[in-house]
Amino acid sequence: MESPGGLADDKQSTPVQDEENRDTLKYQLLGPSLTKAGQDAVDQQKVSEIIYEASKGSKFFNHEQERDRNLTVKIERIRKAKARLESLDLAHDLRRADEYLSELESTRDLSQYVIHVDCDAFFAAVEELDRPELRTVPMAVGKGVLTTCNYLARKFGVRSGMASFVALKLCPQLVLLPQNYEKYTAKAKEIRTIMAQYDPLFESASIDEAYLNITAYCDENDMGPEEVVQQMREEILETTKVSVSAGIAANAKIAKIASNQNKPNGQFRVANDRTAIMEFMRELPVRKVNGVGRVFERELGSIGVEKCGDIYPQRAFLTKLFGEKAFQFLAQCYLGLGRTKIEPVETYERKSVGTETTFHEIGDKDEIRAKLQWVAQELEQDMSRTQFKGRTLVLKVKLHTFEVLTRQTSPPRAVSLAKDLYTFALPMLTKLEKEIPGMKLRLLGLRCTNLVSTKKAGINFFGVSAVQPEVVSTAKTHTTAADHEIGAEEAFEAAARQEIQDEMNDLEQLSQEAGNTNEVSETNESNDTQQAQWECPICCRAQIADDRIFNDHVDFCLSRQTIRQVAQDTRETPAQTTAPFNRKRKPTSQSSSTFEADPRQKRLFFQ
DNA sequence: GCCACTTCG
DNA sequence: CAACCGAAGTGGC
Repeated sequence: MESPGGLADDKQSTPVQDEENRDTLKYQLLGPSLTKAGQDAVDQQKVSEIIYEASKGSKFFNHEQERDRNLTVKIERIRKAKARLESLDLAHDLRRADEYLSELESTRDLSQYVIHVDCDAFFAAVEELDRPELRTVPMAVGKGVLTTCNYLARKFGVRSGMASFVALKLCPQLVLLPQNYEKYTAKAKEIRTIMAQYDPLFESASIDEAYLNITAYCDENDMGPEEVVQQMREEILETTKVSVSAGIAANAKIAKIASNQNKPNGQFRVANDRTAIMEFMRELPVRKVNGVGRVFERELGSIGVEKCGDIYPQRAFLTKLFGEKAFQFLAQCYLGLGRTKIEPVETYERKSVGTETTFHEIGDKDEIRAKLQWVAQELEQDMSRTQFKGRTLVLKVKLHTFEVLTRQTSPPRAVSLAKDLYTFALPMLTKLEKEIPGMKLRLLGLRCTNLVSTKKAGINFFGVSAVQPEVVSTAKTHTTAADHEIGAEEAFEAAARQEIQDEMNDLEQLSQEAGNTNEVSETNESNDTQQAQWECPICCRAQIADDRIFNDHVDFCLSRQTIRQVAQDTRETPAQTTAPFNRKRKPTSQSSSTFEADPRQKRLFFQ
C-alpha cells in the first residue's frame, strides 16, 4: 500500500487518526446527494452507521478510505497555509479581491426572470403513473445503482446514486424497478412541449431539468413571474400528471438553488433585488451551490467557510489557497451573481465522445482484449451517430482496487472506426500491463477528444445542423431562432457556410480518394512526389502536397477556427462565466517546503 | 499535450 | 457477493 517515495510521511496513519477519520469517511460514504430534498426527517447518524457497516472491508470501501486519508492530508496543508498567510501582509491581495468584487458588482443584471424547473423524483413518478399502487410503498428505479427513488423511500435514507444492496439494508421492503429510458424520454418530451410555450429558447439541463427565461412571457402577458410559474406548473401537472418544482430568480445560479427550496411540487422566488439576493446567499451553505461538491465543501470548511456569507471575510486568502478560478467563482457566490443568458443546449459544442463498461474483475489478457474490442465497437457506433472523428484517443481503466488510470495518444489521423480505435488503444493497454504486473480490471473505457466533425452539410458556426431533415422538431425551432439572433451577420454567415460546405465536400472527396490504409500514405510520403499526401494539422484530412493548395487549405482551416472562436467568445460575458470549475492538485511526494524555493509560482503554498 | 481529479445529472 | 455512466472543466507538469 505504502508507496516508496516521499509519500510515506504524509500517508502514515495511526489508529488514532483512523478513528478521527471515521466521521469524514462516513460522510463521504453517504454519497453526493446528501443535500437533496426529502432527507430532512431522516436520522442521518443511524443511516451512515448502517452504510458504514454494510461497506466495511470491501475493495470499494478501502479505496474510499484511501481517498479520504489523502483529502485529510490535503486539508491539513490548507490549514497550515492559511495560518502562514495570516502572519503575512495581505494588503495587496485584499485590494485585488475588493477590486474584483466591485468589478463584478458592476455587471449585475437584475432585469431578467430566470427559472429552473426540476421534475420531482422523475423516473419514479413516471413509473407510478403506470402502476399507481407503487405510490404507497418505498420504491426506486435502477439495478446495481439507484437512479431515482420516491419520497417514501427517502424517508429510510435511501437516495439516488446509492448501491441497491445498501439501499435494501436501509429499507428491506424497497421495491426495485428496472429503468425504462424510452418511457421517461417520451414523458420528458411532453413536458418540454409545454415549457417551450413559455420560452422557446429554453435550455434542457438534463432529462428532467430545464432553465427558462420568462422575461418576455411576463411582459407579453402582463403577468408577474410567480404567477407565470404557478400557471406553468399547474399546466404541466394537469396535462402530463408529473409534478415539478421551480426556482425563480435573476439568474440561473440562484434559480437552481431556489428550485430545491420547496420540493416537491413547490416553487420559491428570490426577488430581483440586490439586498434580497445578498441576504439569501449569506445564510446559504456553500454546498448548495452548483459546482461545490464534497471535496471543495470540506476544503472550504477547513478555513471557516460554511455559508456563502463566510466567503467575504476570507476574500484575501482565496486565490493563494485555491487558485484564481476558484476565487472568481466564490466571489460570484458571495454576490449572488450568475448567468442570465439561457440558450438551447444544441448550441453547445461537443468536446468528446466516449464509452465505458464495468464488469467483474478480469485479469486474463485475452479477455481484456475482447472487452477492448467490444468497447471499440460501441464507440464506433457513437462516433457515427454523433458524426465525429477524434484526433485524440483516451484509454481509461479502473483497476480491481478502484484506482482509475487514463492514457492517451494522438493517432496519425482522426479515428472513428472500431478497427482503428482498437489498433491505437492496444499499445496503451499493453504498456499498462507492463507497468502493472498482474493487472486486474473492473472497467475499460475509450473516449475520443479533439473532435473533427464529419457532418457533410449545413454546418454553421455553432456546430448546429440547420439543413439536415432528421433534426427533431424542438431542436429545429431553436436552430432557426438562434440563426435569427445573429441576423446582422446573416449575409456573411451564409457565404461562409457555403464556403465551408464546398470545402468539406472537396475534403470528403479527397479523403475518399486518399484511401484509409497506412501502407498507401506511407509509401506516398516516402516518394515525396507531386502525388504525396499530407495531413492538415487542423482538420486532419489528407491533402495533395502541392505547396500552394496545401497552404491555402491550412490557412482556410485556421481562419475557420478563429471565426468559431470569436463566435463563441461573444456568446458569454467573461465576468459571469459560471462553468463549474475544479481546482485539482495531486497530492504528490513533493514536500510542501518547495514552495519557498520558487517565488514565481502563483500559488505559493501548494507544491 | 498528458494525466489526475472533481463535479454534475 | 455487491458501488454507474457520460461529459465537462481545472490545474500541475
